[in-house]
Amino acid sequence: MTKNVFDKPLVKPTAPLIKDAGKLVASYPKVPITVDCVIFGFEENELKVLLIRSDLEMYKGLWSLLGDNVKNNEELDTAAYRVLKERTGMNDVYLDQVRAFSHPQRHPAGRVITVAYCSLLNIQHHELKIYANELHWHSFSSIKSLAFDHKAILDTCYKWLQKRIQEHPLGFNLLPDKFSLRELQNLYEAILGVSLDRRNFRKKFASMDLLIDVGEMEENVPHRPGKLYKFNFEKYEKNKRKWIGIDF
Amino acid sequence: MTKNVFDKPLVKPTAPLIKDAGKLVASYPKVPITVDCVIFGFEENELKVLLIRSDLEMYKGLWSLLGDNVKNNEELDTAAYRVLKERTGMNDVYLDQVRAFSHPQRHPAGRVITVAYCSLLNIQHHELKIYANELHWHSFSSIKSLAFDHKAILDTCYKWLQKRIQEHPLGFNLLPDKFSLRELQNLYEAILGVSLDRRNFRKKFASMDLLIDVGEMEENVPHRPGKLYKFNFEKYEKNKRKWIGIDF
DNA sequence: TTGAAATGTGTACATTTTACATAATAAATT
DNA sequence: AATTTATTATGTAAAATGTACACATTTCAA
Repeated sequence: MTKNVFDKPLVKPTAPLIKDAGKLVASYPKVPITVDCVIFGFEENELKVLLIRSDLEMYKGLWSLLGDNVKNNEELDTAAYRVLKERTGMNDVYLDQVRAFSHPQRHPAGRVITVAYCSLLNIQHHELKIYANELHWHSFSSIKSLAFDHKAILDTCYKWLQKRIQEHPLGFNLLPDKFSLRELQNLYEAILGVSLDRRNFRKKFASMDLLIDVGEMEENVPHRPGKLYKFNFEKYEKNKRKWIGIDF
Repeated sequence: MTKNVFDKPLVKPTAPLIKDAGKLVASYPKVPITVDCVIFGFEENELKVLLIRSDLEMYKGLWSLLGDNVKNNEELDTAAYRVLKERTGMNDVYLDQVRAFSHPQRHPAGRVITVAYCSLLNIQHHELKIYANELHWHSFSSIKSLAFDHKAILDTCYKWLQKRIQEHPLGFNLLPDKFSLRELQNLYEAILGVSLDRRNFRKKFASMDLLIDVGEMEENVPHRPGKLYKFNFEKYEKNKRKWIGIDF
């Protein structure tokens, strides 16, 4: 048996119950919390990320993710949503928590813990408003460095998206309401970084039976227009099946 | 076009750069942060969870997850690992961050944000030490309520585990170093809540070619003993392939 | 010695994935 | 008006994978 360094329990079995939880919590170190949103878009067959010029002197010239501190009694989700609304003007945007980043030196001003969110939206959506000229859509692949640890956060969210898009129907949030199968395939190819067989891709989605033919065609394409589809979220939600399949 | 409530950018395009980031961060609300570990074990063909009796008067009689506040300049991962070591005496335990929970009323003493971790360990491991009699392994399915929002955290981690175990080789952390195929199958059946075909299950793992026959047999089983295997983590890490497969 | 309980293995069938080619359509060009 | 270009739309055969299912073997316990 290996020698064990913890020879005593740290919590005494008979410790008295704590009556004043407030006092206990007051003794905890307190940390400024932020949320950072990785806002993805899709345009010209490229995955894009919405970035803002850093407003910190020391990061002059660098871009950073859109974030803000979390207010008193504000949920993390709410904070992330608030950032999104403030920056894009959009409601009903896809948003999901990815993970917390806590390296003690991740913020130059001292300890700040941030929770990363991934957001997907349609760049062409008519409600999208990028007011400030400090905001800009960058092609994901061109982003080499960012302020703070935002490059690491971005990469984590990208991998998260790559995985997630294969198992959940969130890619549609990057497309217009009505889209062609080619647009959908371009999206998957761009995010996964592979090229897919067109016929098999179509067959796959046809077999899922989750696309609604809206009876319209593409317009203003310099070739034969394709049919337009909507994703049937309702049907998807109703039939969501639990996957069993061991594979690694 | 819908009327938009945000008529002005919140960041002025020409806002001067911030020189004193420290001052800025000092203005952020600060929040006590904790980590909570969902520590899973597997015994008698049941998924177990290590819980501690709540030390809060108001939660008297209720159990809670193992957690602690995050120290100054301590990484979240480090804090979670510290909790694990303190409670179990074990090193090299599987641990992964799941997500942050931030409901303003989740802690009775006021706002505390917690980051949930999922940990998997072998209950029979000889270094495992459950000293305090306030600590106890509970069968997952018997847990109906917990202190704080820990039931919700537990359920989130359970779903996370169900999904994760199908795509990554982490289940082995719940078993002894050497295990039989039956033990492995029991583990999957217990966690996924399904029953699997024994022959197909074996064939599946045989085709992965990631189990090493250690040339030993089970002992002290009241029937024909099965072969013992180890998981070939090395080979797995080397051959980790990127999965492409759209399915939802 | 026998019975109980579980191990270990193989095959046929169904389903899914993959690779691949041709005809039709619309727009742009001549 | 005819031709070229780009892309849509579709089907089939082969391979791989998943599923359902049965029997002989081994060890322990009685």
